[in-house]
Amino acid sequence: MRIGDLAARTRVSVRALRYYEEQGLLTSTRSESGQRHYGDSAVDRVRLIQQLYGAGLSSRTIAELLPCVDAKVSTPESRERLAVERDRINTQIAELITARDRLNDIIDVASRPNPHCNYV
Amino acid sequence: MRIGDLAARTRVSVRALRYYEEQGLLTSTRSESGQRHYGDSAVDRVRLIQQLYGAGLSSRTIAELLPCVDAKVSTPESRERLAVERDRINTQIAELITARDRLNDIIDVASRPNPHCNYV
DNA sequence: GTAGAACCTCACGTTGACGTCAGAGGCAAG
DNA sequence: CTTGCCTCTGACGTCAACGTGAGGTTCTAC
Repeated sequence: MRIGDLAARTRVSVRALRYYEEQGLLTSTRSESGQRHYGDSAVDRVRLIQQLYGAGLSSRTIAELLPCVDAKVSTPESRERLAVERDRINTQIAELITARDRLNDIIDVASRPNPHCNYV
Repeated sequence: MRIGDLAARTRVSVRALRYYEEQGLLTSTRSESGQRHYGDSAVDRVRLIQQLYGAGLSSRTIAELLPCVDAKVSTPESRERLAVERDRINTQIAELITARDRLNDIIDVASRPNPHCNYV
């Protein structure tokens, strides 16, 4: 498939897909005229990239870790790196939960009729 | 206390504190000579700001919601806004969890001795 | 064979939350 | 009263993940 099709299937912009390739996250074969072509597996690859971006990984980090996914092997350094990122995500999840609870408290307090207004 | 003390107590840079004030998130009294002074409550205020930033809220959004915290009241719009942000955080937590699980899968696969290498 | 959509490569623009530097004034200690 | 650290206000720099043309080629449908 061509880049527009991949963009449509993944709901990722054409520009972003070219950017991923530029960053070494996504590869494509080129036609005689230079147009990019992708296999079906590219859809999953893009989804994975999106997930990792969503988890706060930078393209540089993703680029370093994708070989582990592709080759299904890892060096001690990359394992360390993966674990570090996982821990960072866990920390971030915990922070988000406290932030959400904090926000809920705010909602509760702000929604409750103000006690100062009672019996006035 | 002065801005340097607040920065030290909150581990937030002086520049960031001035930025928060510029964005209307943090207030200070000024000395005769123009230097900022803060009460002890500023420490908690900064922590709250940091939490909300950490949860992905923009300074504009935080600026709109802080009055609810201060006045402990809310308009229907601000309640709606708070709920929207909370839901966004919940979504983000869910995404992070799937991303973390995905990362764990990658770690598992990459850490397991490669089957292709068995008996070779 | 031609219109129009899709594609290509530069290359500059955008946004948010600060970092950083310049130049000038303020404050406590000795 | 001076030394040295703290603070002030601009104002430009940064960084990542793209957005957005410009200007030109290629593919597809009729």
